[in-house]
Amino acid sequence: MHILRQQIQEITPLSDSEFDYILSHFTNKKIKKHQFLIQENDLVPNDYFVLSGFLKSYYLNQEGKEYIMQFGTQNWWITDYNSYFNQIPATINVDCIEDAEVLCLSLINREKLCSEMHKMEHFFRKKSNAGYVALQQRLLTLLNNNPRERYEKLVKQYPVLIQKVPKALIASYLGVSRETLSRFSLKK
Amino acid sequence: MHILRQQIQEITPLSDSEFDYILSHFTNKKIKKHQFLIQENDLVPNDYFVLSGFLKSYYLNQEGKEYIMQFGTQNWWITDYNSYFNQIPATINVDCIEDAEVLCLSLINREKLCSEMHKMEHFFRKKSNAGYVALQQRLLTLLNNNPRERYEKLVKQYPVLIQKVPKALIASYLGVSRETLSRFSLKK
DNA sequence: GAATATTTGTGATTTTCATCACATTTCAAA
DNA sequence: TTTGAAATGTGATGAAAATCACAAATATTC
Repeated sequence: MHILRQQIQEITPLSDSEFDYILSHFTNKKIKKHQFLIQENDLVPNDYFVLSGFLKSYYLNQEGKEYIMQFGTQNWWITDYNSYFNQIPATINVDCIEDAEVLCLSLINREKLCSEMHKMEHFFRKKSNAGYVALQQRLLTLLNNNPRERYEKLVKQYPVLIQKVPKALIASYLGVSRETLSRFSLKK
Repeated sequence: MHILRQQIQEITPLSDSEFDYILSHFTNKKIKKHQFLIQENDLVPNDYFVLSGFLKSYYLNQEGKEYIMQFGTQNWWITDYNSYFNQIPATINVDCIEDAEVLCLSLINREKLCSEMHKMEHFFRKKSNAGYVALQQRLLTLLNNNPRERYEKLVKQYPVLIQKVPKALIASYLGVSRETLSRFSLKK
C-alpha cells in the first residue's frame, strides 16, 4: 500500500477512489544530494511528504551557524511551515542529505482537500496536534537537559538517525557544538 | 461580542445559533490565585480558554526547578496538550497567577464539535498550525539567541507581560536564571 | 499599618560549554 | 589507487551564565 495512504488511514479510513483523488493533488519530485528544496527568501510553494531519502530543514544565522529545525525521512513531512502557511518568504532552508523522492502539496491544494473532504481536515488537524506536542517535548528537553542528556534521549528515540547523519548535524539539532558532542558521544 | 466567538470568527463565519451550540459544549470555571488547574499525574479533562486573569503552565523537574511552557491570558488556550490529546497523566502543571475565569472544553466535546461541524475542525486545525509555527520560532530563539537577546525579543513581543509577571517567571520562560536576567533587564 | 512573604539587585565563585587549533580517520570521486 | 574533501577526536583557553549568598525593596495579609 502507498505509504501516504497508510499514514492517513492511521487516522481515518479511506476508499480507493478517495485516496486516488487525494493523491491527484500531489506532484512528484526527485532531489539529489546537496540540492535545495527551499532556500531562504524563496516563496514556499509546497509542503513535502518524504517517500525516500533524507532531508534537513535548518535556520542559518548571520554568522553562518546552522540550527537544524528537523530532519525529514520516509513518512515525514517537511517544509518551512511559517513561510508555507503564511505565504511569506522563507527564513528556513531545506536541502537534501541523501538522494530523495518527495510528494509536493501546494497550500492551495491542501486547503482544497481540507474544504472538500472533512476527513482530510481531520487528518491534518490530528497531524498538527501531534507535531505541536512533539515540539513542546523538544523545547522542554532543551530547557531542562544538558547536552549529554539531550544526546542520550535522541539516541534512544532515533537510534538510526545517529548512524546515518554526520555528528555535526546531530550537534546542530541538539544545540551543542560539534566538539562538545564528540567528547561524550562515545564515552560511557 | 463574546471573545470566543470573536476568535473563531477570525477564522470562519458563525451564525448566532451556531455559536450558541458551540458554547453549550463548554463549562465555566473560576480559579483563585495559587490554585491549580492541572497538577502532575492528574488526568487532564479539558483544554482551557481564558476569559480573564492569568495562568501559567510549567514543567517541574526532579530538583524542583520550574520551566514555564506558556502563559495564559485573555484569549489564550492553555492545558497540558500531551496529556489532554493522548489522555495520559499530566507531566505539566497549570496554575493561577492572578484570579481567572476560564471556559473548559473536554476532549470528548472538542471531538464532537469537530466531527459535527466541519468549520470547527477547520478552526482548530488553523489554531494548531499557528501554535506549531509559534513554537518553532521559540525553539529557534532558544537555540540562536543569548539570554539578553531572548529577553529583548520577549519585551518587544509582549511588553505587558514583563510588567505583570514576576521576573523569576520570565526568566524561567526564557531558560535563564533569575539572577542573570536581573543583571541586564534594566541596563541599557 | 505592622509583620511577613515575595520579589529584586548585586557581588563572588564555579561550572559548563563554546571556540580555536590541529591531528587523524574516513569517505568519495577522478 | 591516489588525492582531496569531509568528518571526527582531542587538547588548551576563555567566556558566558549558573549557583550561592545575602541585602534591599515591594507587596500582601492579618
